[in-house]
Amino acid sequence: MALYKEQSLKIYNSMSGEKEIFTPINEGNIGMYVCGPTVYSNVHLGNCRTFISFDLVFRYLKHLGFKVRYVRNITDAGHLENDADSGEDRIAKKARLEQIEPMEVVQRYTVDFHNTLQKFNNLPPSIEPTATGHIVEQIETIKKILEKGFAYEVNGSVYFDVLKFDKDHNYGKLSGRTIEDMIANTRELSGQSDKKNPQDFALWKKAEPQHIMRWPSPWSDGFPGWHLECTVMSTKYLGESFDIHGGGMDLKFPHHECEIAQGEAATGKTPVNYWMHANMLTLNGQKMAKSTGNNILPNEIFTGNNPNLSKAYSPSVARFFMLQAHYRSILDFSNDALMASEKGFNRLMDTLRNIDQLPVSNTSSFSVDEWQQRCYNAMNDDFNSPILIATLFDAVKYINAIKEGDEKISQQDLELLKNTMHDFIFEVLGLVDSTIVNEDRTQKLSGTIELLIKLRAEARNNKDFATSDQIRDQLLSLGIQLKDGKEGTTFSVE
RNA sequence: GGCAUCGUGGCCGAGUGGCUAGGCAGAGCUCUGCAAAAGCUCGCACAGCGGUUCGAAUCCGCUCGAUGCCUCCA
Repeated sequence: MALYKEQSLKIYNSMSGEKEIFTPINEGNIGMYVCGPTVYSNVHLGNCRTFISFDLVFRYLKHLGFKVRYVRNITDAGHLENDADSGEDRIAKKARLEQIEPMEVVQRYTVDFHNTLQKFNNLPPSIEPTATGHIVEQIETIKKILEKGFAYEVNGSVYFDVLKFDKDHNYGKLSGRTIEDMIANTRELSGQSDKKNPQDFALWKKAEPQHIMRWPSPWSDGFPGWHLECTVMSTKYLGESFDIHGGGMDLKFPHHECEIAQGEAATGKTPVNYWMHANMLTLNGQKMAKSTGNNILPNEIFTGNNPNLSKAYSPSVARFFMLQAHYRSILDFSNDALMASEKGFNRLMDTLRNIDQLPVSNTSSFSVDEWQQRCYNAMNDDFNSPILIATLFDAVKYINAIKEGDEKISQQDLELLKNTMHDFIFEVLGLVDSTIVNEDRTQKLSGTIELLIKLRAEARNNKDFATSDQIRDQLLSLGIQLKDGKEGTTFSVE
């Protein structure tokens, strides 16, 4: 029997503002769409947090036995830097600055994006469609929206008629805004716009002569509006109504609001059942953003080459740090916090490595079943990874107590404990034990250190503490720590 | 200015109307040749002011503060 039949998953739906029991449209199958990056520069860490959050969701849904189709787009069509009718698109601008083709920009940063997410051990999505690969579909959707009367053409551009849509569809329901508020708060853009109302947004833009990324359409040579690709590609691969749509908080308005409008206008159906929004990662208390320069590149964490960091941290430590906060909370990035996470992470991994050496008893002195269910309860409660991690640390306590002889565990429960730990740490949280990444070298290293441990033990037996301490201290300065326990000495590599 | 979220012990971060979050750091103890590691014990936190309640850090109101969105951004 599939796990999802035994576990009741709740998801916080941004649309209702409440945790709701999750029920997919088709039992056992889930369609999930997440807004991907615009590939005009290196992904920064804030981007990564969002994708790690949804990787956690993807992994847990799969763990529960659902068949998940996870679609995440690549925005590679040039969109304007601002919403006025003039301005350069960001990909073209980068291309001009670096003197390369726009598609070279796209390729370069798509590769960077994939490499980086792979280091964080994110699973690739099931489908990763590009905006430029779906120009035809986007044009077809614009036609549909025009036919339904929710869009109008002006000077070769097509705009979505927000006021008309709002009359019986309630534009703003996701972000809690009303048209009246928006009108009252509109900043006049000196009136050179073709739009009927400032709230309207572009479905198709006529390209200026110097605009490089352009495609023919019934209205003009131009390019699609930014919000359109997500509507079109989610519909194409997941259907007119699908289960989960995710993205960063900053996309809630206007991007997701526009997606809802486009979808409802084109099909008359509600496109998404559960909206999920991942919160921001801040640095020095401010949002990380490419545009303000307040950001850290993932690679700078791995190398330690950033003024905010005192040392390098592995991708798994950074991932663990992020998973120690709930995805809907703002998380502030700092060197101190990362350092604390690293120590906790190492302790967790050390314990996991000791699990095979535990003494087995006839009975268990605590309930492994109950503990396992607490792990599921944490994740069932809107993917609460911090609670899950706290529960895993409870297991660390159990394991150490068993080692000390203060608790007992049966063979059967030990298997359960071990498997559950492995499932949650590696499969669900997606963490990687860095010391077992390169098995061959690790084995050679282990053999070498075991030899030194043996020599040190002999020296200690002979009361030759000068030699034994030299071995211990010099290994430590190399980042290898010896740990004397009741059943001999073990070691850990920094 | 409008909309929204948040304000928890030294730091990071969960959470529930009354019952222990967890991690890191710190103190003491056990273990150790000395350490480290590991284990055990400890700090009674919840922005401020009112209100609801038998009882609120958890619900409501106000004040202060922070952040996000309102223009491209995960």
